[in-house]
Order: sequence, then structure tokens, then C-alpha cells
Amino acid sequence: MGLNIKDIAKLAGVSPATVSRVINETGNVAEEKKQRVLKVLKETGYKPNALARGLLLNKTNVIGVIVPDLSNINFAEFVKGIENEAKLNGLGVLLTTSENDTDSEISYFQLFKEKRVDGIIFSGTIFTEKHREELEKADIPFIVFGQWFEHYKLICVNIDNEKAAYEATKYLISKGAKNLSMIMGPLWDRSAGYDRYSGFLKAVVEGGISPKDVVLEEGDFTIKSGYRAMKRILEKKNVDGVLAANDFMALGAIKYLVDMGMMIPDEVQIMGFDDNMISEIYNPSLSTVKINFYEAGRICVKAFVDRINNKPIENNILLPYELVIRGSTK
Amino acid sequence: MGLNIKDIAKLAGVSPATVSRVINETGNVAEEKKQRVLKVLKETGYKPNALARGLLLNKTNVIGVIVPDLSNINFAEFVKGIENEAKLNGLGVLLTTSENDTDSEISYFQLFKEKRVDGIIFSGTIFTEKHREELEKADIPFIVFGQWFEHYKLICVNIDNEKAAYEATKYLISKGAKNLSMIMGPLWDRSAGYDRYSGFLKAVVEGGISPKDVVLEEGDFTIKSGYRAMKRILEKKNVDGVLAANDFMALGAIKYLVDMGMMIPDEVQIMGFDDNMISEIYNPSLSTVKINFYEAGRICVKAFVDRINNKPIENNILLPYELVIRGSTK
DNA sequence: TTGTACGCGTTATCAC
DNA sequence: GTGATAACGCGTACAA
Repeated sequence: MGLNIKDIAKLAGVSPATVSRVINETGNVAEEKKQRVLKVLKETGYKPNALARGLLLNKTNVIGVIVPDLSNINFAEFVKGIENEAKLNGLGVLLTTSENDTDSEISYFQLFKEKRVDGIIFSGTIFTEKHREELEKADIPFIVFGQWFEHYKLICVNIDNEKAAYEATKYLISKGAKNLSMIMGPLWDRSAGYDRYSGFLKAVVEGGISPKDVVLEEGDFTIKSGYRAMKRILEKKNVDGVLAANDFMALGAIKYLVDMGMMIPDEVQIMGFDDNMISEIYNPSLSTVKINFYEAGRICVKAFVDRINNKPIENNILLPYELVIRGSTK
Repeated sequence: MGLNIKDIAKLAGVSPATVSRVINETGNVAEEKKQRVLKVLKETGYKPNALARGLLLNKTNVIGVIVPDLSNINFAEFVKGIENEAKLNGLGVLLTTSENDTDSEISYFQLFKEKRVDGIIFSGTIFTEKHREELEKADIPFIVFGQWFEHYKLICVNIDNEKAAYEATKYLISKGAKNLSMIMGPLWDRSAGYDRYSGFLKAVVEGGISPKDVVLEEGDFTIKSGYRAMKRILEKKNVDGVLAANDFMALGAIKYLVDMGMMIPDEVQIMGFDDNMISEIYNPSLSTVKINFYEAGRICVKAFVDRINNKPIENNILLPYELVIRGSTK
């Protein structure tokens, strides 16, 4: 094992340079020699050493990816989108998962730097000053998914969360919901926390409802926290419309409502965010704001490819979304 | 940007060799010089170029992973397990998805060879002669998950599918099921197809039931195919016990039974394979054979690590499983 | 059109 | 304990 370009050259009776030219289709090579080389290439199954090539060209054709957790189907879809688009562009994917732990994320930046990846796609709930510093030092094209962050060399890919939450809330109101409540995410999470809350409030005010009359409870994006938040809400007020900052919390809320014997959507309408596989098949099925994570992954890779090809590119890329109406709303 | 070991050496007033010794903690270095180097290392945020290192040492600390599809939560969990265990061992994960397409899989072997990964973890439904050839050529430690394949240099990690199906069927019989049927996978899939079918049949015979009296239908592991298979089964006979070769087909079957107004588990008991997240929360919840995919991923990496450390290691590694009894059986 | 020689950044080896 | 040097495999400038 372990043939190198010199071995191939010897076998084909040419110089290593010629073999290289044949492989990379650069420069002219006499047809006859070319065929000889191609024959040897096929027979030996020779593959150039990407390490040596990367060392020389300062380019690895690999992108580093950081996601919080693959157990979450959304991120799994996201990675799938990245992987498929990467394949189309001849890129490899070096995958890491962070559990949203900042220290892990930073250590992955280091790893990616060592491995000399050509770019990094980052998805996490928070982007700190520490992240920014590392990014500054690393000098690697950097794509952030799911957060907005102002930085001249950062590309952000995200949906307009405020607008989406606004529209979802509007929908609830249009279907007769009068006593509204929201199960929010933590507000330090600007996109899924603050922006969605902000859009909710905007629609509330526009609907002629006083912000004092809405019930707000906070969860941590898990099913359990949604269940408990719904409990706290009902203890305060008999609401008839609930917006949850993600589907898991919405599903937890539904479970509590069902446990309490409430009718959905007749007594309470509920709407989530993201569109999980579970949301579709749950009983009742969940109305939600659908974000296409698969497409998001592809768009991130495309943005990266455009970037390294010096194509003009927006620093903030807006992702499409859509309201999906199912059984949990009228 | 782009400091190299020589730059560090100059800044610290030592030779590159000494810097290398400090970084890798190999050989003795005078304490004073060591501190000087560490200081510069910290200040500059220097990270050694893994390409150069890999080129020299012929070792990349990266494992290549091939899975069919990340949309399937099982494989997402599997990859998560791989990733977490890889992290513990200082390994990177180069991830690819194949959609079970043999040509894709082969092309990933090539990719991994170019990238000089230290090992490959492969999960796919089929392992052909073509795979074997490539494997033979590549000479890279190779772990196969979910299939048995006899080859002296192959490590296989899998559950005993026949035994598991046997036990699941026994359970159905013990709970009073008399008219049994199975929604099988394709039989060319030896593990999830043939072996599970074989275990089912063994339990049937042992239960004193004639194989002629059981109804067999085949699906392709999707929810839809399970739905349709259940329809065909009921058209043939009023069964009261169903084993499906995976959870998705079992869920499809349940959906059909519910649509037909059948009572589960009173009229029909049903059991699946794998244990999806959905199986737990579906209504009724699904009894199933639980395979811990996360743990399976970790075990694959451990097997790889043991292998390259020349520890004695089984070529066939048996994974644990357990019967999880929920609402779809008595 | 083709071949020789150098350099990418690192570590192991060998002198000192 | 330390530094100079060779070598890993490749692409390319330059010479032929």
C-alpha cells in the first residue's frame, strides 16, 4: 500500500510532474503519455494524498460544522442539507456537536484551525465575545446559522423571527383567540427568544389587546418545560390562544392541556415554531411556523462557496418560512 | 496569520525542534526555555498544522463515517454516539451520507482514502463484493455496523436480530396472540430483513403454530409501507398479533388499525423494532425492541481505538437490546 | 511538451 | 539538553 506519485510516474514511464498534470488536468500532455498514465492510475487505484496537496495549496476542501445536538431532528436535517450540498461542491464535512457549551465550541474552533478547514458553519444559541475573538484570530470564512451578529466578516443565515412570530400570532387572533399567552424562550437568545417574543407582542398590540392582559411564561425549549409553563399559565388565567417559541414546548403544552381535559382547538388554540416530524403526527397535530432546516444547511454551504469564489454576497441571508396550519388551531 | 513553528521558535529564541518537543511533551526541555515557549504559544494562539503532521506521521486522527440518512433519528443518534466517543479519544469525524446508494458509498471510500483517515465506520443495509474489493485495496481499519459480514479484517457491530425477533414474538404469544402476522423488511437485507423474519418463524413454530397459518407481508421500512402492509394483512385474515421489522412500519400499521376502528391492544397487539422517539409518544405508544444507537456509535469508536492500539478484539461485537413494553401490547 | 528541483510545516534522528 | 537536517507527498516555476 501507500503508492505515491513517484511510483505512478515510474510505472507509467514518465515524470511525477506529468502524472500531476494528468490528474489535475493542468497543462498539456501528449495523448499517448496521458493514456499510459490513466491506465496506471486505474490499475493501481492510486489516490493523491490530500494532506500533501492541502499543505502545498493551503486548501483542504473540508468545512467544519458545529451544531448543538444531533438528537434534535432539526439539526440532523440541517447537517443533512450541509452534507448533500457539500458533496455537490466536492467538499468534506468535519462534524462536531457542542451541546451549546461555549468551551466545547471554542475548542472546536481550535480543532478546525489545526485541521486547516476552509470554512466553518456554526449553529448555536449564543455567540459571545469569546467566540468573536477566536473568529478574529482564526481568519477562516465563518457562517452563523440561527443568530444575527454584526461583524464585517461574518455571514449570518437566519429567518426573520420577529416577523414570523408576528404572523403566527396574527393568525391566532384572526381565528378568534382573545386571551393570548406565550411560552417564550430565554430572552438572551436573541433569535428564538427575544425576536419571537417581540413579534408576538407587536401582533398583540396591533390586535387591540393590552400587553398587561397577556400571560407570559418562559421555558428552555424542552417538552417538559412547555408542560410546566402551560400549567403556570392556566393557573393564572383561562387563555384561549398560545404561541410557543418552539414545537417541543408547544407539544408539552398540548400534553398538559389534554391531561386537564381541555379541548384543542375548540377551547385553546396553540401554535409552535420549527415543525418537527413529531408535530405532524402528534394527536392533535400541531400548527407551526415551518423552517426548512435541510434547505438552510444547503444555503449555508452555498454562501460559503460563493464567499471563497469572491462572488458578491449578502452578509445577512434571510431564510424563507411558512405557517403550517394543522389540528391545534381552527 | 499563518504562523508556523519556525516563527514560534524565533519568537521564543529557541529552535523549531524545541518548540515541537514542548508542544508534544516529548523529550526533555529546560524548564526556563519551556516556559518561554509556552508563553509565546499562548500569546500567538499558534496551532500546529495537522496536515504537515499527518503527512509525516501517516496518521490524521480522523475517522470517516458513512451512514444512510441523518433524517432517521436512529442514525442521528448513532452519529452522535460516534462523535462523543471520538471527542474523548481526540478524533475528528468526517461525515458522509449515502442514501444506501452503493456508488456513493464507494466514492466515499475513495474520499476517505485521499484524506488518509485512520479508520472507517460504515453503516448501510448492504455490503457487496464491490465494497469488499475497495476495502481490500484501501487497507484502512473498517467497522461495519448493523450487518454481519465474514472477513478477517472486518469488525462487525450488531445485535442478534434473530434472537431479538424470537423473543418479541414469544412475548406476543405469551400475551395471548394466536393469529400472528409479520410485516417483514426485504429479505436481501440479512440483518433487519432475513434474521428478524427467521426469529419470528422460530418462535411461531415453537409456539405450536403452523407456519402456514401466519400472514407475511413485506415493506420497505417506511411508515407508508407499514400502513399498506397492514391493509393487505387484514384483507387476508383477522390477526391479533403483529411483529413489524422496524418501528416506522409498526407505526404505519397502527395508523391503519386505528383508521379501521380496531382496538389496540385489545383486538390486535403490535410490536416494532428500534425504538424511535416517536414510538414512545405516539398514541397508543409502541412496544418495541430497543436498540441503543447512541451506545452503538460509541462502541464502534471504541472498537476502532482498541484495534489501532493492537488490543485483542473480537471481530464480531454483539450489541445489547431490550424489549420495551408499552401500550400497543398487553 | 516534459523533467528537475524546491518548498509547504512538521517531527524523528542524529550529532554535539 | 539542544539544534541542524532529512523526510513525508504533492504542485509548480523554471529550465530544457
